[in-house]
Amino acid sequence: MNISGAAKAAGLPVKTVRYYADIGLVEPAARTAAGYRDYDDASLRKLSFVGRARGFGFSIAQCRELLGLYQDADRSSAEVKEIASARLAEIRAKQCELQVLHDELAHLVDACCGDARPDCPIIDYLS
Amino acid sequence: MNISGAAKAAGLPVKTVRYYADIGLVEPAARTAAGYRDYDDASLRKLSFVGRARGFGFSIAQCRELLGLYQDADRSSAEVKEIASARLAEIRAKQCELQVLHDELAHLVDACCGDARPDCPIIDYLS
DNA sequence: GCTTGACCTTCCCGCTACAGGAAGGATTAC
DNA sequence: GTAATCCTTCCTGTAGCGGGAAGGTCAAGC
Repeated sequence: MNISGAAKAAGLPVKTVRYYADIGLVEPAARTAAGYRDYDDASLRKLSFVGRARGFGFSIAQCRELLGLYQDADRSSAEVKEIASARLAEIRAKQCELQVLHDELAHLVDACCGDARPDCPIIDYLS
Repeated sequence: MNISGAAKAAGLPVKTVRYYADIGLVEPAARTAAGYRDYDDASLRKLSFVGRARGFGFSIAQCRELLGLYQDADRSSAEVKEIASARLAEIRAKQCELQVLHDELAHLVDACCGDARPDCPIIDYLS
């Protein structure tokens, strides 16, 4: 299967699939005589796997580790759980950060009457 | 005041202050004979203003607009409120996105026993 | 007056995870 | 045969800086 077929099957842009091949994350099974990337079932599964992992916000480095574990029959679920927990911690940290920003900014926006006059608590707060 | 003094006063890294000058966001009031950037009270206030706005996650472009309004005595608070509301909407969208990711991933992590065996619902879900 | 160390300057590369596009070859449909 | 649609590599750009090199400047101490 050529790159556009693989991209479609994995639900990823062609550019992304090519990028993953370039950085050695998911390489095509082979190259055709003309130099076209050729994806087989295994590489397709890896592409989809990475696509879903990226959907969770795992970094490329984390995807690389997860992919390694995915292909390792001798893996321990503890290793997987550790990576996922790390990502979960990132998400929670970001959520806390956003919550603080949200509350402060919502308060300011609420206090701003938003009319034609220049007086503005948002500007005041930033000053 | 030279760049390191200005950076310290605004609570920003020197590199950041230089970057803001380069992109014309906050330019120094003058240059010394030796070519050193020279910051006065007004430029210092702008630096601090941008620093706080960046703290809210406003993009450089949004900071540029806010800074324009900050210096515009004829501004309407409605203009400020619109930019702030846009940022608030971005924050809320990100929060929703993270909430979904959090719930799904937390569920998976919770279901993974994290022992020495290879069986793992996280890997299963990504496959 | 000279040195030393801490500034400052510009310039260029690197980061993440790709997207856009150019130039040129391959394949496919008609 | 040709036109359209693929494919390839390579280069540039994104946001917001950080790191570091090469070289000029300034203040303090001897």
